[in-house]
Amino acid sequence: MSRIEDVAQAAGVSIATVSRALRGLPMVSAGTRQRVLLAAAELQYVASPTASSLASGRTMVVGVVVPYVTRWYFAHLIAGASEVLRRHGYHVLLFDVGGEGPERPMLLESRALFRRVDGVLVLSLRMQATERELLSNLGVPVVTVGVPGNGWTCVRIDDVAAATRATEHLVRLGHRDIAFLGGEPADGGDFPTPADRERGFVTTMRRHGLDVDPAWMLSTDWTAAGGLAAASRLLRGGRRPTAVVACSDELAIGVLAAARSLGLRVPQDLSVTGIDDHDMAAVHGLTTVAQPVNQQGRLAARIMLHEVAGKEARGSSAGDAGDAGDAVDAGDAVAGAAPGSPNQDGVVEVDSELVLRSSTAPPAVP
Amino acid sequence: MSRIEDVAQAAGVSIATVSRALRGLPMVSAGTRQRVLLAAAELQYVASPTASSLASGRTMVVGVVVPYVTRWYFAHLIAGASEVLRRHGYHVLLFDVGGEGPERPMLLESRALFRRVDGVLVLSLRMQATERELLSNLGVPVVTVGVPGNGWTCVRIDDVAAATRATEHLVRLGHRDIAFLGGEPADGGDFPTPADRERGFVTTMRRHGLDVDPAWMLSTDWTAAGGLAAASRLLRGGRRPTAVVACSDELAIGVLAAARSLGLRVPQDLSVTGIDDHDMAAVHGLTTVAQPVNQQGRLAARIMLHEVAGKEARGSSAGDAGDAGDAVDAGDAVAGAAPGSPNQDGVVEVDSELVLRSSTAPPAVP
DNA sequence: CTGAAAGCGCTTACAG
DNA sequence: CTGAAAGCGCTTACAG
Repeated sequence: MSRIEDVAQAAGVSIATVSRALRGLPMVSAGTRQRVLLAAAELQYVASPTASSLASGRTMVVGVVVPYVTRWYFAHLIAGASEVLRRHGYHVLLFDVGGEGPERPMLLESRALFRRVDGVLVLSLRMQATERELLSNLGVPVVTVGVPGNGWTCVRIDDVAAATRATEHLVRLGHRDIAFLGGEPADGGDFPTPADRERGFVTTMRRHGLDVDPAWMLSTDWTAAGGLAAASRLLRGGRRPTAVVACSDELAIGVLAAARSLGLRVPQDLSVTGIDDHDMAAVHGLTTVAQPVNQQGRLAARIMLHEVAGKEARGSSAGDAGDAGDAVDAGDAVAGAAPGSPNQDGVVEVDSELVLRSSTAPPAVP
Repeated sequence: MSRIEDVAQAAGVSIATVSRALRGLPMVSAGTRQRVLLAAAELQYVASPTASSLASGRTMVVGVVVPYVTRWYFAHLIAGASEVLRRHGYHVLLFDVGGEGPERPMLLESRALFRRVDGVLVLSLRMQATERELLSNLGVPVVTVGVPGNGWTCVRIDDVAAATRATEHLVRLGHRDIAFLGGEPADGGDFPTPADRERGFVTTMRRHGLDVDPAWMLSTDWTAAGGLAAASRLLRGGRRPTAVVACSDELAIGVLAAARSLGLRVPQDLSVTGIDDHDMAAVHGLTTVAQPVNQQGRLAARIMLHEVAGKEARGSSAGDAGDAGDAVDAGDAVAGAAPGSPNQDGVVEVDSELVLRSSTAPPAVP
């Protein structure tokens, strides 16, 4: 466990020079740098991150906050963000708050994040007002996936458009009796996805002059089991829809299972669409609206890196928390073009696209 | 962003006393503690983790290394470990190395982990010898799930027993023509799961005097898509097995899809078993050998905490890396009974159990 | 029970 | 281009 002083001694220079040489700063002669590098390698020296952080004020750590690690969507966001962050020398501090709603057991607290990270990535998490405030007061950039507002940059798909695509597809195939299976109570809070997808469905139906039967508007948790249960109820009813727009592939896979167990053939007796393009969607032949989840994670991470760099360049000295509020703009001005281009609300939208498989077909002629 | 000195001033005591009072150390009078707590609350003081770490030598961070975050098994391990760690005040530094094999792109390097964590959790990762050595030289406890050896404590199920359970079940139902779908080339390296499961299958078949047809021993990556592809080949063959033992539920779900697409009924024409009890297993009616994945993550984390505590109590002073080699034993001696009881190889085994659903039945009478 | 002081191992102006 | 020194914000013996 050699310290910087050991390296300095071995190389015959001061610790300041070692520090500069090892971090690749200019203002070090080639010869000196060479000697320092050699000495460091021989001593297997690695700078103490804790000491560097204390002295420099940056941690090289980004906090990643998620409601779940175990769900497909979140795992893929994490993977995407993590890869970009690691590639740029940043570490990932994972906060799994273990639940969706704002009244979940584990809340964000300042002792967890404060001075521990250079930035925070919030992934599709519905938060309490106090949590949002806490994040804003942290003094570091915050970037989200799926949570617009609060002055933070947000990466997301157009959820209205995604649901519209699925619905349009079914309508064009000739379906008129279409049910909707939503992901959860669309409470319209700071996480607009459920409400947006519902709106996309309803608006599209109305535009085509089709009825939206309240009894066919279902919602459940975002799981295949939930989809199975809800669809079983729906499909056992006397009058049956000929198609179901499910708000996620996991829900859709539940619908497929329900259909199978009731002896309904897909797509002959029932068409089903999902949203996501889950790993298992192809195996189930599921027609779905694919969204680039990994890419959204990567993009959010890149924007984060950009904002951190911008904040740094703006010249907060160590210990000065700076102001995260305008990190986006400042970042743009200081460190080149931002990746993706946020609109005036700070939202960067990525595209979703319909993927045709075997779970959809024209309705049977009655 | 108040510092400890602000609190000291406000409370009219020294910074040493603030430090003690806030951390709940004894040797602080009730009145003083009261005043300090009040002052700290008013100033919204939170100690700088970076400064604490530098001074104390502990980071309150545990590194969690995984080949993937996106797969069911790993996500659930992470979730379990993370919850225990967080509940005990530890943070989770996530290292997604992005691949299974020892020749994956992202290797563990000392600059990533060195002095950055108080311990490392390695989750079912096949490593290079240099990586294992690196971890051992880190000077902090290492606990694994699924990777025995190296002097580290390892949590796992008995994979031989798991595969045996599935095979026994099918044999008892009367199957004699059983195929095996393994997870990957069983290379017998430091990650014994694939080879163990294969052994459980083969041994059980032989014990019952049943043939193991090499053409029916398949393997692929651990995905449903891989299972679908492999099973499609298998089931199109002239002579068909009446049952398939798949090494994971995702593989098994792929087999189910293959059967469906070939018009084979499950379980009438083909019985299928998995291993895991994946979230989607129930929805697919899959008979499987359930393993408690979340619990393995939790257990590994608890053992880790225990070893960290033991190491601490053994009295390494700040900066002294201590010796992780005997952390297990020392932990036991110092900090009470260890959670779970490692055998002489340092392995803690948790139980798996057969879960009967609708994907298995006696073979059709020819 | 409390405080003064050393020290953790770096980075960063400031001089030169 | 290089070094001496201050400082980052805590914790921890050591005295008292």
